Amino acid sequence: MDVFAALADPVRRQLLLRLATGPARVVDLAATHDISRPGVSKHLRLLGEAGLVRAERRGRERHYRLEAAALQPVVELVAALRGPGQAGSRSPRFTDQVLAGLDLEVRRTTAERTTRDRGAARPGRDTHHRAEEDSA
Amino acid sequence: MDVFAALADPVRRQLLLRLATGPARVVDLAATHDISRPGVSKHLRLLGEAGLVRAERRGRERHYRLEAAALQPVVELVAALRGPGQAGSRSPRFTDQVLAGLDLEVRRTTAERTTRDRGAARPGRDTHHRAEEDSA
DNA sequence: CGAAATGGTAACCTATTGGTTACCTGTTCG
DNA sequence: CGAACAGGTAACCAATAGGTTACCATTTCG
Repeated sequence: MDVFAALADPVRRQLLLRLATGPARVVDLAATHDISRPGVSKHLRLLGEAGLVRAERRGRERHYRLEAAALQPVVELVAALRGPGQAGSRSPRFTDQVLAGLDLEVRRTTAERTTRDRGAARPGRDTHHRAEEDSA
Repeated sequence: MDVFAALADPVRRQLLLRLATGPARVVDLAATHDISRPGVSKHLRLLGEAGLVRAERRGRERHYRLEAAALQPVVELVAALRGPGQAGSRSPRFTDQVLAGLDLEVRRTTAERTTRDRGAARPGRDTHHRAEEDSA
């Protein structure tokens, strides 16, 4: 099962969100998600096939943990659909950390230049993200 | 049908990628995607339910166009799973246009600062933005 | 007008999903 | 040891998805 199909089920999305807060066992997941234990087991198997989850054996228990790197195809698709004309749509894309870094960097440096140039450096339009109503 | 389920089908993803290059009619989509016309119609109806697509009547034709804004829940989920501790998952998110702008902006202004601080570095015309091989 | 083109819907069929219960294996520990 | 716990798998079942063909409505245009 590919990552898109894996994300299509609401129960699996809930499981992933739960795992985003830290590893968990099957019984824990079953207890908090109103589904039988074999049901959870099956979902975890599918998530494992999609690479979204990894199991770590510890004694008789099995600790499942999230593998966020497997979300890459989703990020790429979204990028391709959101910005068809310009930037990339191919290859890795930016992570949120990088985004935050860019944002900070731009705000700081544009502020510097604005102060230095006294208004000559196109002030306001910087990080105000919108662009959905593009070309038309 | 929610947006996640809508993206689960490979044919629908192909249709969306096609629509990302511009509006298209049902017959056009059917011609290039090895599926019957009613099949395309059904997929488009589901995509419409998910808000990912909008139809515009023009005579007896119907032009379907992509609605990228409907991808928001996907972006939010990915953000929540990727960076539970750090960045966002809140608010609109960045578009590729903005990303390209940020990239350019940072490179230019950091080059300026470097030039200003250290003396002789590369001149500011580095507009060759790339950022593909980072993050992992 | 009437034929052709666009495209939506209905009816139908098969494969897949998502859930269950029942059962089995392996591990811990009183 | 043996009971209890963790968890995977098999068998089964109802519902849904995705595809098709057939049919219908609307619009264009010779």
